[in-house]
Amino acid sequence: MPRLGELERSVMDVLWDAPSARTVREVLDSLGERDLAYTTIMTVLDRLGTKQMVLRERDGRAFRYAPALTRDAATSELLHAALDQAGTDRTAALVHFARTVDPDEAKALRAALDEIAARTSQ
Amino acid sequence: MPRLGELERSVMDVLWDAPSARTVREVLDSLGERDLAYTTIMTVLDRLGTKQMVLRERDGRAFRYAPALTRDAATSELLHAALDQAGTDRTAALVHFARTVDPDEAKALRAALDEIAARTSQ
DNA sequence: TAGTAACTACTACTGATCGTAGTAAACGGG
DNA sequence: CCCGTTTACTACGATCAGTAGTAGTTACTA
Repeated sequence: MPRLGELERSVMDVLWDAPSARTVREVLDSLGERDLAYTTIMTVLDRLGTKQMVLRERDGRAFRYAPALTRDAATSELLHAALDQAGTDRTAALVHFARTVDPDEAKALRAALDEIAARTSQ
Repeated sequence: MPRLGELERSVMDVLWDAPSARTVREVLDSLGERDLAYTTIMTVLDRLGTKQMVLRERDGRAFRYAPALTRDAATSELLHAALDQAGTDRTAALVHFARTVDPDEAKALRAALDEIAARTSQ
């Protein structure tokens, strides 16, 4: 929901790709190419916490950080937010979107919608 | 596709709701509740021009501003941008989205996808 | 024809956000 | 008891968006 910066996004990607909660140091190591300071990652994780994008749990003397929602859920929320800017004509925007998605993705989307329709009608 | 601020969005809404290109003054008048300075709207329209969100054409001594794309197209671009942040699993994000859209919108979306499918297969 | 009103171009200030990091304090192992 | 690791707090520069002022140009009007 809140807008993420570039580094914030990279950090979220690390967390999403990790099998379990990560420490600051682990995130830092995962971003090895970008030679950043330890405290930079701390700050970013702290801000992500403020934005409710990550959860923090104590592990010994350190903290471990985990995504507050899955990547799919986060993307889905972004999609909803995008749709909310459509104003009145949400369906028109969706139709436009449907016309412009990748065919494979359109297929997946249709399958998902079919499944939902089946579930709710039954 | 660049991020718009609140006032920028309001101005785009005015342009989208207008039947034809508007002048600064007309936009200003449409935002009557917010008692803004004429030059504020000028600045905003100028920035929207830089962001390629509006086009500008001369009309006498003034300029007229028009949206560079329709509202539906803009929303659709936003949706695509949201989807691009999904990383690898775009379809998973779409599935999540499908599960969480409003039923009516899901129906509209499905209809649009059906139409596309029919068109491309034929 | 000279003043006034409208319009544009340019500049500016402020607050928020983000990238980036330093410093200080706490804590735990040798 | 000291050192390294970690956290808490603070900070600074850049960019962006909201907001607007000033100066200059142009055109109509009295």
